[in-house]
Amino acid sequence: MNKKEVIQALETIAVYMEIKGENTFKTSAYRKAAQTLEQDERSLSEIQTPASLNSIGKGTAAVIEELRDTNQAQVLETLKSEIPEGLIPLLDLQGLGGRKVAKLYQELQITDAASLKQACESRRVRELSGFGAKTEEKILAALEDMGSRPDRLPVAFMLETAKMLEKEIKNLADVKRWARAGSLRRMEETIKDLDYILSVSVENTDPIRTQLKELPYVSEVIADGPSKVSLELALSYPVQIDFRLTDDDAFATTLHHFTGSKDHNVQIRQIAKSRGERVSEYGIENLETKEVTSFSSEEDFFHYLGLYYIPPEARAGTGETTMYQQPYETVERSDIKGDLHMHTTWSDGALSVEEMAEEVRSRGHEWMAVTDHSKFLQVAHGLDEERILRQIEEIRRVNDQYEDFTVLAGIEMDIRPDGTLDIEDEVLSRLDVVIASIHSSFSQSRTDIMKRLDAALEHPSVHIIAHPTGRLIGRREGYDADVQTLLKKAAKTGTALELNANPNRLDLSAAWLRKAADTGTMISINTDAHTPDMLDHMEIGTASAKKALLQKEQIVNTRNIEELRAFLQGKQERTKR
DNA sequence: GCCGTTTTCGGCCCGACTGTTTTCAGTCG
Repeated sequence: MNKKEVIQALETIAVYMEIKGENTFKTSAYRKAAQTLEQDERSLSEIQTPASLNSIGKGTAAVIEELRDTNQAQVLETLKSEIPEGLIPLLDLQGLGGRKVAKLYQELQITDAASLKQACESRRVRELSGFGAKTEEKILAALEDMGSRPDRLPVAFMLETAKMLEKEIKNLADVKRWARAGSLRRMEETIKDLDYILSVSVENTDPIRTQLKELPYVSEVIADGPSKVSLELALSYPVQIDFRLTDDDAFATTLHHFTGSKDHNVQIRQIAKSRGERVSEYGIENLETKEVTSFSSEEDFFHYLGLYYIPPEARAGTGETTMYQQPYETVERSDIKGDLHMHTTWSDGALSVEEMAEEVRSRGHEWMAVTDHSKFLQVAHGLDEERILRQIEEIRRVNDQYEDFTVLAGIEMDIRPDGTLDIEDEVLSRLDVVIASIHSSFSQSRTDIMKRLDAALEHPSVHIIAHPTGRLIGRREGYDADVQTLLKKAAKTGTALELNANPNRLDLSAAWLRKAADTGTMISINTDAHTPDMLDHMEIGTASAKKALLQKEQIVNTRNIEELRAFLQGKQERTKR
């Protein structure tokens, strides 16, 4: 078995054990082991002794080695023979966990979704102790939904939903301050539900809870208690929203708590515990004096624990609590000085060169590049050599209107399926910025794709490779690029790789960007805007770079115009040698 | 099952809400 399969098997063991009613610490030990393997960069053969890893002991190490060497593990085979496979998906049903599923199996011989449905319909489930009529109805409803609802939704969709919702939240009475929390605040690529923390200035939360339940599109109230309201919205997909109500003293710690991630919280609590303190959403309690300290901001909270402020995006539980014992500066939105990838009416954009320049400038940037599509992309009315030359003149004309702002002439040039570039060298050399992209023949072999990318990397005029994997989050995988090799070659040739800031893309992903720090590859955060509002995606791109813990120096956008020109010039000089 | 200059046994992050009970187990985040 390879590493992925071993990780999968360990997680399966944990799930089966859950139904078997094993000690929860035992099941979580298997989960932890799977996670440890996942977070280790090495392959299975490189990890010779799994037991040497943190939180993998003698027991799980033996299982891992058994899986690796024999493709199976006795403990898993035994579990499989004891527990029907059809029970596993039942754990995904809202309100059903290991214990309840076990009870259904043991007392009603339920083995899968079909037999569960039957048992509910014949009202046998409500007879079980710990179950009741309401539980039975909920199970039936959940069975109906099963399969029709994706587990997690792409961040782009959730950002839209969040924006819609926040217009309403702003108007709520008696809310002192509020914030996004959860995986959206951490800028995960896919999001399960939305979380908001509301600081309320009243004793009785009934009126505010009533307001929440009257929000648009609410189709169901999942939970409604003094400090928590959970709703389901009927949008194009059902979306769950959790509101936490808190007083202002606990706001910062509540926000931290519900921003997570879970693993991050566990690490924070362990730190506190080692100091004789306990962290909860209400503050930090001294276990001896029982005194609870509260904080006015997350910054203060982290400082109290001897840490520097960890940005939400970086709270993954993958070592940031160690890393931020020293100061560590990731890129911030305020470091970004410009945008190198956008479209105008010359190809498939919505605004003219001049209008786009005004939009970018109004966002406080110092420079930008116009990069329309090249002629291969006919559907986008891509530019041929003759139109490029005319557009350069237009761009120079607009640029001359500004003293404090620079508009560069660029192109987003296609790399054709045969590995040739779409625009003649002579014209390319007249442009300030050349971005190379793959928009066709996604199903080519890895060798062919890499040949195409190599052609761009090695060309003296190509500065950036756009959306390097071609993926669309939740919709398509992209083409088969060898990203590790791409990162190295880009670093070697002085070519930047794009972090496409469009939330549908986020390409390269934060996971790959994190590797870019090791290879020393330059990253350009580009909005690829086709409309003015898409220019605001820079915020999202920067958050993704932050998630990867990229630093200012590695990001093209943090340069002023002189430094930017030096970078662009550098590619030509380097490849000429 | 894992882990340990407070420990080789006895802990393991913490709390809200629901639905079932009649004080709490189970689920969830």
